[in-house]
Formats: sequence, C-alpha cells, structure tokens
Amino acid sequence: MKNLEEQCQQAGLKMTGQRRTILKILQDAEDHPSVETVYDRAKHEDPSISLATVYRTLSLLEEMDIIVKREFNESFARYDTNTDHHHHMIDMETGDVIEFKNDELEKLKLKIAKELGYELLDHRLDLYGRKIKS
Amino acid sequence: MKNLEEQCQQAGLKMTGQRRTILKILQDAEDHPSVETVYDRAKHEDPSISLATVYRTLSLLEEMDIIVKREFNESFARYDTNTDHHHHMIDMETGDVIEFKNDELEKLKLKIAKELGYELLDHRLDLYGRKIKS
DNA sequence: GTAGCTGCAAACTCTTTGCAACTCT
DNA sequence: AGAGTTGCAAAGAGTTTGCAGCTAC
Repeated sequence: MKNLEEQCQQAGLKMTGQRRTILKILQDAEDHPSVETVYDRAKHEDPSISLATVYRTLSLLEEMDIIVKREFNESFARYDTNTDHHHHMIDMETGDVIEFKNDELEKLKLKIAKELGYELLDHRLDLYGRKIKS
Repeated sequence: MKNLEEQCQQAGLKMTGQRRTILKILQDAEDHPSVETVYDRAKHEDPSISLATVYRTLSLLEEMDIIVKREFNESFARYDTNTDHHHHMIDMETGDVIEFKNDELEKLKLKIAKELGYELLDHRLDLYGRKIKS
C-alpha cells in the first residue's frame, strides 16, 4: 500500500499531529477497525485526540477513496484500509473478518449483472460462518 | 409465501389488530420496506398505531425467521418478506432492488467457505449497477 | 383473570455539526 | 495572516425500553 501521509499531503490536506496519528494507525492496521477502535488506538498515541476528529478524518479519507467504509450486520461501521477488491468471511463466533479473493466469483458476478441487463459498478459478498474445528 | 397470520398464531402470538395490519402489509409488500415505510403504510390502515409497535413486531418476526433484516449501505434497515434465499441487484440510479437467484453462486460460496475452513451460516451478495439502455 | 401487547416518552447508540480556540503553511 | 483543523458539547437519526393501561385468550 502507498504511503498515506504522502497521498494526503499531495491532496492539499494539512498534516496535523492528529492526522498523522490516525494515518499511521490505518497504515499499520491488519484488521477492519471500527471508529471506536481507531479512536482507542489513537488515544494511546495522543490522549487529547477527540472522537469527533476521528469521525471527521475517516469520512474525509473515505471521500478521497483512501479507505472504504464497510457495514457488516453490526450497529456500527468499520473501515477497510485495503482498497484492493476483495470479499469478506466473517467469523460469527469471534467477529474476525478474513479477506479473500476469488476469480471465479469475479467472472460470475459480471455474468449475472449482464443477464439482468446491468452494468456492474460495485458489489459485495460477505460470508458469515463458524470455524470448523479440525 | 405461506400465510403469515397463521404462522404467528401457531407460534402462540396474540393476534392483535396492530399485528394483523403489519402482517398484511408485509404479505402484500413487493419491495424491501424500511421500518418507517411499514409504519407509514400501517398508519394508513390504523392511524393510532405506534412506531414502537412496528419496531417490536418486525424484530419479533425477524427472530422467528419470518422476515429478514437487510442493511444495504444506508443509515437504516429494511425488511425482506421473501425468505427464499436470493441476492440483490441495486440500481444505483433509481434505488430499485431486484432479487435474483443463481445456482452457480450457491455452489461457489460453499466451496469458498470450505476452502477457508468455515461452515457457512449465512451470506449476502449485493451487486450495485446501472441499467444498460438497449 | 392474566400474560402479553400497546402507546407514549424517555433513553440509548452511533454519527454529525456549530462554534470558539488553535495551528499548519 | 488566514484557511483549515480541532475539542467540546449539543443535536440528529435510528432504534430500544420502562411503564401504566389495555386486550386477546
């Protein structure tokens, strides 16, 4: 993934301490953190940071297509740092989110859209399951 | 689709006027109404019905697996009266939601889950697109 | 008669926003 | 210096809940 700080600077955003903190958290994130999670991690670095700033920054980054907002069947949103096209397997016991790609699926979804008479602009596939103990 | 009123009665629910009203609306619905939409339609039949009752009834029906709660990328939930397994093509220009089924997809999703080491409990595929003018 | 249901209003959760103070450039 | 950013607290949307009265069984 590209350097987020550079991308933001080039877009003309002011690089404040709070933004640097949030960008670093996103860059390092290997999960799909909620706003609250980003806020908790940020407070660790900078205890004075506010939740409002986290909300504002994440919305901003989403508009810039730097991160993607995801709404699984939860009461809150999560953010996805990896903007490559992929899908999600959600572990219903632990809440873990596993990313995967699948070429067959990519072909199939185009075919389905075409059959319905639509040009495909976006899509999502979320699988919900339970880990099989082996 | 089976008669909703019967299903509810058999489950031991009291058949109040409000419930009858809501069940009729769901039975007749050909779309994926939000809580507010169900409420609006219900008030038409019975102006004294309350939003809280609509919320309570829909949650109840969802727990009984009579309807399915859907969260598209909107700030509110919709309910799906058709519990057959199907997916959605969302028209990004009009907001229309088209249902479809696809056997190939059903097979593929099972295969993917298995490869990831998961037992599949639920899933969703939403396609977002624009109608092709012919 | 009574368990369960209802309407109302208050409360709750997640998110957004107005504003005065502050800070990057 | 000035536009953009921040923290705070208040407000907003959507949803849930406690309670006293009501209703189906």
